[in-house]
Amino acid sequence: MSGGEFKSWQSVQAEVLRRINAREWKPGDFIPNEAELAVEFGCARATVNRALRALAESGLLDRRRKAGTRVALNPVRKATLDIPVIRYEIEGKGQSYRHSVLSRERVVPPSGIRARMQTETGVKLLHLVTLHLADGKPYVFGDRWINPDAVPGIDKADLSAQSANEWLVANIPFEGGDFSFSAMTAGKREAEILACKEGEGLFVIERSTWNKNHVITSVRLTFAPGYRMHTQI
Amino acid sequence: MSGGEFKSWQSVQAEVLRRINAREWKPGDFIPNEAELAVEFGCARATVNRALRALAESGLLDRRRKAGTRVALNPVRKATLDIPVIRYEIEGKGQSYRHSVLSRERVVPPSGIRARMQTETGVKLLHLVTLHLADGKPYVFGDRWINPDAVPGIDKADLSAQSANEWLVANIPFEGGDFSFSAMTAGKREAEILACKEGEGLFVIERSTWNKNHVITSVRLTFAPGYRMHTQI
DNA sequence: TTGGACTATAAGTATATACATAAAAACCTG
DNA sequence: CAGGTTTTTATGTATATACTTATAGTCCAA
Repeated sequence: MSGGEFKSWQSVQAEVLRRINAREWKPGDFIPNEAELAVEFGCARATVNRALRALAESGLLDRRRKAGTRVALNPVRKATLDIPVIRYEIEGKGQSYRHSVLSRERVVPPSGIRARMQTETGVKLLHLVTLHLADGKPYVFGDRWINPDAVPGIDKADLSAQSANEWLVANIPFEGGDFSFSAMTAGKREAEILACKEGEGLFVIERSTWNKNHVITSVRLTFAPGYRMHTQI
Repeated sequence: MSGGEFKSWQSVQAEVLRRINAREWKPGDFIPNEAELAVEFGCARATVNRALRALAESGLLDRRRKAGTRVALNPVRKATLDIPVIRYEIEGKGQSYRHSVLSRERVVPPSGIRARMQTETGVKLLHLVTLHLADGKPYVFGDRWINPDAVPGIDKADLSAQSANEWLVANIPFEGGDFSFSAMTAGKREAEILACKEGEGLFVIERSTWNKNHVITSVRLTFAPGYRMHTQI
């Protein structure tokens, strides 16, 4: 079999992919171990490891110590999608960006938000409603809650020059976040703010970010009709 | 500065993360090069490389040859999300899965589909409409086009036992795909099929997969109200 | 002043070697 | 034969070393 010279991990990866696609290695099959492949490909085991590790990360292989490496049965493909800063997204399309703060107040949040922000009953949070415009037209509006305890300096921040998201990203480190994507039906409020018809389907992103101690912020972004998010694998 | 012993790439990564979060290295800053960090951390350059490469992949660092490594100016733009096989998604929630084929026919596609499938005018494609049910309730319906030239054996495939997606994943290798996520407003047809009200906002995933030669299939999944996709970073 | 050639540099990669670790498989023992 | 212990094995990782490649920066000439 050998003969083929595979001197880079990319070429090893390509060859492995070829064999998977050609069904030489079928879903569920164990493939030869790293040492054997290294001999066959005429390269070091580390090189094979690099190639297989990358394929495992993308979900195409399952690897377990001692057990070995097998072609994934259900290639749960992992798509990586970019979470854009809205300004860059709009400017990237060659449109002009503007945003405005519709309201900003410190209030005790409703219980749903309180649960999500993991704060005590009665604690006031900063509630911020903003609208982002592309070429002057409503693009997305954000309903955001910020935990002031986790965000020193937020009270003095000028959030009309820089959006809350940009300010937070630039000033507050965070360790993790979660995102959810869904759809909603435009009610009266959404229709007014986004200048669309009541009853239209709207794309919604909700996201929370936290650091070790606190939930920092939780935001719900409701996009004007027609928005779509895109990615490749 | 040294003293600290960082003997695994994970610990190096953690320390780098700490410095970024502590603003010792600020967004936009160049950080020391691999060789210097290796000396400081008391480990091999390869170990530092592994740690920094992982951080770069997750979007937290920008790296360029010769120029060096800098802390990303606008971090966190990449979330990886799993594209599940619908059956596993439903069964994973402990619900029962069923699906049915609403229609299956070979027809000349409308021009929008023809463009997306990159086929010639007049070529017939397989058009498949299916409904997936969770615990007997409509969960998502799929409007799928398949290029029979790219999918040998599709005509003989029994797509009532195994869904088209599962059959394709198991039988037809593919090289790439693209996805888009959006929202739509339920019309009469969607309301009927998904047993929801006309005018509700519905979550939509569109995806095409291709291999070297052909677009294999293109599908539009319209989810029942309430669906949400979730991920973490 | 521009634009092409050169050079120095930092990341990127390959390799041999060694040891660590998880877990399947084989081996006990009561 | 159940249940625990040991062995074996494939992946996972660390390291020193050496070479490759992209490219920012410099230099020089038309």
